[in-house]
Amino acid sequence: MKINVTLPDGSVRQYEEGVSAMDVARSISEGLARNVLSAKVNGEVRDAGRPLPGDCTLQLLTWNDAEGKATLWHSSAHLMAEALEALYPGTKFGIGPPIENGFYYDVDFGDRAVGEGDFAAIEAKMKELAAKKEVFTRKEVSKADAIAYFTQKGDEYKLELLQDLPDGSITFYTQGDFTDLCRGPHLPDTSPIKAVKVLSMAGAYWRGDEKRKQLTRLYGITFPKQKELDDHLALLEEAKKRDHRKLGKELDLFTFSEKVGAGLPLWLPKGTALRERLINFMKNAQERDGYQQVATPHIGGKQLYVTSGHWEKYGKDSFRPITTPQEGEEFMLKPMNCPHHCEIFASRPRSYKDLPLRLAEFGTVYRYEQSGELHGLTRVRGFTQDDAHLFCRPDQVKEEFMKVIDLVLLVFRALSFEHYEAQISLRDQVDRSKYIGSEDNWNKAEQAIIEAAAERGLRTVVEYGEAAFYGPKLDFMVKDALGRRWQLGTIQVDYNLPERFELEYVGSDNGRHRPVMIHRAPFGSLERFIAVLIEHTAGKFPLWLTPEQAIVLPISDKFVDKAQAVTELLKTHDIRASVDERNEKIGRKIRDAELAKVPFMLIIGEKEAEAGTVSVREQAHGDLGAMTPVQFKELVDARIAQQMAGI
RNA sequence: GCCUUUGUAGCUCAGGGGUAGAGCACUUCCUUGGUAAGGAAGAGGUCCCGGGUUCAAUUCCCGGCAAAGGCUCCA
Repeated sequence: MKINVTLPDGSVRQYEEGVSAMDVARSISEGLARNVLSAKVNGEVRDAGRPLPGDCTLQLLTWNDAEGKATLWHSSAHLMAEALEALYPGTKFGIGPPIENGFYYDVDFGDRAVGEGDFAAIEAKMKELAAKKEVFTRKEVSKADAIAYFTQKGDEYKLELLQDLPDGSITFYTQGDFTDLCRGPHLPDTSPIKAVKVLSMAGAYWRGDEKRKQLTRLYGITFPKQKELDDHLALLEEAKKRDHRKLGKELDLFTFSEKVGAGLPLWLPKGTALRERLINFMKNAQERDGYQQVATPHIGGKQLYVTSGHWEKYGKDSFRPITTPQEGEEFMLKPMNCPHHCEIFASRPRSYKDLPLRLAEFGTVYRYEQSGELHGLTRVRGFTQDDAHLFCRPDQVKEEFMKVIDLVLLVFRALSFEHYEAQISLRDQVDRSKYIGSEDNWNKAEQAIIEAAAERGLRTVVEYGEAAFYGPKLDFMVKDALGRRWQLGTIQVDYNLPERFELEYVGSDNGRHRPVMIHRAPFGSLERFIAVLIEHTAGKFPLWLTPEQAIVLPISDKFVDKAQAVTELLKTHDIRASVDERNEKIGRKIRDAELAKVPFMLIIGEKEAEAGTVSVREQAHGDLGAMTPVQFKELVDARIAQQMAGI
């Protein structure tokens, strides 16, 4: 019997029945065979060594495929487990999956203390075992046999996992002396695992349940080549250098105070200047798009949130209400701006001619976050959203969406986030019971989002069941300079709040209609956005945004007056500049300005004082030569225009 | 919130049962130097906070608080 195997390029090859993906690879080339880690057969990832099931489509997976990497890392998790069992007999094993960058294994060392000091030994053992070219053997076992095996081994975690598995679908994988309950797939053998690093360890609850025992989670990563491991470690090192918490301190952007409280950032003058510039940028863009700024207080009556439904849903996990001393009235710190904005909408009768009504506010909101979850500026308890609510007719949703998409893309371009994608979150395809709003409106809105995204040429993924109960949404993800993904802006349709606040407008038919509300925040929150921006740019902000564009460096005390005069001149030309008046040598001043990432250094000595020029040095680039302050201003303008080209 | 680790000068960190150190930053003086660290002197600490053990605690123990890495959660 022959079988037909269809390869990704569409070609069909014939093989004897029982042929494996690896055999197919070898028939194409030995080099390819050496690189095959696993195979996708009819869309399912399987061991490369397993016989093909018959006529099928086949994609050979290598290190260049995400699934190939996952296979290598999954097998590496088993390899680490084998090493741990060899080094620490009696260790019990939870689960050990591959993850985005590497893998982990949750283990129970019992009373044994294993720490970071033991990583080197674990790595050495893993390399030793990998070099033995141990073969991964797949075996189907009955549930009874599987239970017997782990009972004898005394591994209660695996026994618990087995309970949930139906008989007949259970497979074991064995390499060397280690056998694990596993669905697979795995590498043919351990030899592709060449470079090994155990990265970190942390506690993790068994099955993510905080009431259950905490296991030790060991994170690791492996590569087929040492060079790739070195590169990866260098990337981690670079990420550490760019950590916004570290750079925020070094660049004097923000700080935290124990007295003020955890998760409550204090913005320093330079950081505030940065914020203000982002805010103005957004305000200008929004003004062009017909938004109107509003301002609302930081607190709101508890009843407001009872009406909005947030009290019921989040009240108990939120900051407690504050009360007035005499009357005992309850107020909440506002966790969002929308209820306030709904009341502005409701403050007077609205006509369909008024719509869309776009109310924008840089509103600072307060949300209780668990103490363990706070993290720099990316997870805080008080933050400012570039919030706006668009009240519109159902037929306006699509157009409004497109305009908001344009606004988000404008932000990405202005801040050179070149890689981004969007996620469209729609209703669960089957269960529609949990959603509020009419079937008709949902269909319209979902369709509107899909079409708007398509018309703007967005790269999107559609996720069913990810919509909020009150409406579908579109979230933007950017990739930063190190390839890390961050979720930033969001656009959400909301049928719930107009309903709860009984918002209405009078239509052309003179009847009352319910508006649709769109929440949107292109930055998301300023705090989070700035954190991402810091890490993306390594603290070297675009010229239009940076707090200090130029620093004037007098060669000696004699030229301080001249330097100050130049600085004043630059300031009148809207260039943000200051003077380094310290009694230091020029080399020192340059070094400090370089480290502070000030884009331009203007050096003034005898030559320049006489010629009425400044010598311009660009950060990280070097000397640009002498020019007049006005010429420098033109240079800055040209650079900004260049950065903002096409915006 | 839970687990592990950490908390010493503005910053980065060393030290250790007898109330403390380095480098950088800061102040003053010398130096007036041309594209990535000039020299000297000085000032600066409730050793996170509160209890306990001890003749004596910054050090050991307990409890808080904060930070880091995870887990769980996120309008």
